[in-house]
Amino acid sequence: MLTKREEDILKVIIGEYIATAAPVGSETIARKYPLDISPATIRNEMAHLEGEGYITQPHHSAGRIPSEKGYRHYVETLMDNVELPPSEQRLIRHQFYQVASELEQWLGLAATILSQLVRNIAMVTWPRAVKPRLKHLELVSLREFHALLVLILEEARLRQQVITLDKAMSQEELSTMARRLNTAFIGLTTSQIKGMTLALSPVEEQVVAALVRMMETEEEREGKEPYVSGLHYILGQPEFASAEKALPIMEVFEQKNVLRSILLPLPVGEGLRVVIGRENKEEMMHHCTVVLSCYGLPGEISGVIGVVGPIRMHYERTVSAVRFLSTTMSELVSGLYG
Amino acid sequence: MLTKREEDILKVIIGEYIATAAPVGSETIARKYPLDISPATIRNEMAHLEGEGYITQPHHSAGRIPSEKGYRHYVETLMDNVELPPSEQRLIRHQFYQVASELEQWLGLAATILSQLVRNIAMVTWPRAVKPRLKHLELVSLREFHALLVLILEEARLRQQVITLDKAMSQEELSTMARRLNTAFIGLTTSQIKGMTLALSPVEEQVVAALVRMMETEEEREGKEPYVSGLHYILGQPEFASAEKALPIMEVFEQKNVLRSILLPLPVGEGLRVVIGRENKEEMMHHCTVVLSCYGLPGEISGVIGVVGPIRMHYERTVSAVRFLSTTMSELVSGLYG
DNA sequence: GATTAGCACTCTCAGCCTGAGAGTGCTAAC
DNA sequence: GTTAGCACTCTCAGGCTGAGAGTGCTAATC
Repeated sequence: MLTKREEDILKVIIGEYIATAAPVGSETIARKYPLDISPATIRNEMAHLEGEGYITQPHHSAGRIPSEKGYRHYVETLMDNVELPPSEQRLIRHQFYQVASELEQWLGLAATILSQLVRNIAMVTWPRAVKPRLKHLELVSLREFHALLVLILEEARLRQQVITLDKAMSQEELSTMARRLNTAFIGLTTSQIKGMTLALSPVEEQVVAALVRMMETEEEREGKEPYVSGLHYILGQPEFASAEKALPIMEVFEQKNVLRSILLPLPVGEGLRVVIGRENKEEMMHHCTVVLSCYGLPGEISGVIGVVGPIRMHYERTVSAVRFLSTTMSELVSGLYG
Repeated sequence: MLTKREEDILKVIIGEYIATAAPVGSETIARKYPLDISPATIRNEMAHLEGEGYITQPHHSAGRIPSEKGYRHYVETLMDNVELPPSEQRLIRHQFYQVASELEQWLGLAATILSQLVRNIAMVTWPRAVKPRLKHLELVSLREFHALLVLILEEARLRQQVITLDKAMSQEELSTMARRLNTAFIGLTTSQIKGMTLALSPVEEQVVAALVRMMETEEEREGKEPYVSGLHYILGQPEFASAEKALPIMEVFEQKNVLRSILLPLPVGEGLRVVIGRENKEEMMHHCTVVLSCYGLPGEISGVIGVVGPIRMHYERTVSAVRFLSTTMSELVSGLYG
């Protein structure tokens, strides 16, 4: 258990270290912050904080830096949960209203804005319905035996695939077939479509098979690749100044499956989660902190928005930025599908 | 004008420097390569090569490194224009046949394969028709006053947008409208659609306005963002080992408009172009070489595929890899739209 | 006249040393 | 419980040094 004064000192150490990236000494604390105690007393307190594991020394007789336990305590109890300044909020909202009302645009914009706000890597996944449902299908003739099968799923997701048919079909015939299938399948999930018994011609069988396959891969894969922005910020951080330190992070963001494993563990609907250093499952992220939040309509459609940065990141700002953009995205999404 | 022997020496210097990233001395050349001349003679020749500007010394009494002029001469006349080994060619073709016949998949795959082949950044743009032509449009009812307008353009490009209507429309009414507009507009370019005089209801006017706007932005912007792969390779190169050197490159690849200005200058249909160091218009790319090639169907649909790496890159391999993937992509694209 | 051995000279780089600076822990006094 | 004083520790930048690599010049050789 920490005393009030120890918590004050811990908070100062973390704030100072986040700002300067240099170990913090007792003298600095006494000089810069009005705690009205001498450096010697601070040293005694720091010795205790170190004993409890909240701070460490990079080497003997250097200043102190926060440990992961220290950051965790900071995030959970010490940190002020401020909101983004109203002026910034207005500016951001304005930017969203300036682009076309398209989910795609919003996602890209959200990633860009967030990364600029926190000067770290930002990522935004596509929002997904719990199960894809067919809203509409379309068949377009490409040439004799080839057609383009276009699926429109709930939440305005589009999928297309070129399919080869056993029989030559005119656009007229394809349109008729599409109408028939639309009537039968509209609003259904994959399993419901598979469960239906319908009298189908051989060509129709082919189309339905392709349709089911597309919807199944849609269920499997976690939608399209997430939007990532601000990769270069990682190179500006002193802890990743040498390329070999930054390389693993870059690799994570190029291997989309690894990226997914970072984003996935967040339970749908959970508000906001901060994963610090070695709390990350992915080993390559052990030198990073990830701040994640769900957005969307709970229970219906939801995606994840988040930030990746060094463990020494500006937590207050990052948390407030992620929180604000997550609620903004929720509003936008519910405006589209609510 | 260079003598045969000087060209031999230049070629050796470039080959050695590409392999080791260290200045090349006369002793090394004499020892490693069977030119049957003594280090002293090589020194004399090198003095001449330096006088002509093909090589330089990083500092007095160090070995020589190629200048940009040296690389240019190498690329144009000295380099062996080998093909990718047949075994690799087969392997690559195989990978393309394993994924779904979708342009989107191919582009991503091409970028990934190319970056792995050359261990540098690879990029692939979407292939574009000279002018977008409407192939099919579809209207899907979302709720009372909102509909999803889906455009299918030539080369199977899909565009969608949510539009707000002045009048409530059922799916039935929307489908009728879509059929009418399809008959009128099929196969037309934006300007042709705008030029048509058709008796339209106010709601139809609205839809056509949205349609024209979407097709115009399609003309303006250079399609979707290019696929980029292998960003992390830049961090592995000794010339970009410190983060500050790598940072500008990363920024280029995050500012899509800058990226476009790198890809744009390639005239449609031009085979292959190598842009070395300061030959790049973009100042941030002055420490890089860019290898670009067009792919697609000349005059109809074409995109750009290319590689970005340090000036000291393996030119033979890069050129052959870009060339091979460019022809492979051309084959795939012509299979889809030929 | 082209080529080469010999040699003095130049420059970098890793390793070592050193003193300044920052910070600590301990002790004793307040 | 708090604090001044002090000896001690560790890092870091800067300077020095010797080894190593490579050059250009000169004079001898083919």
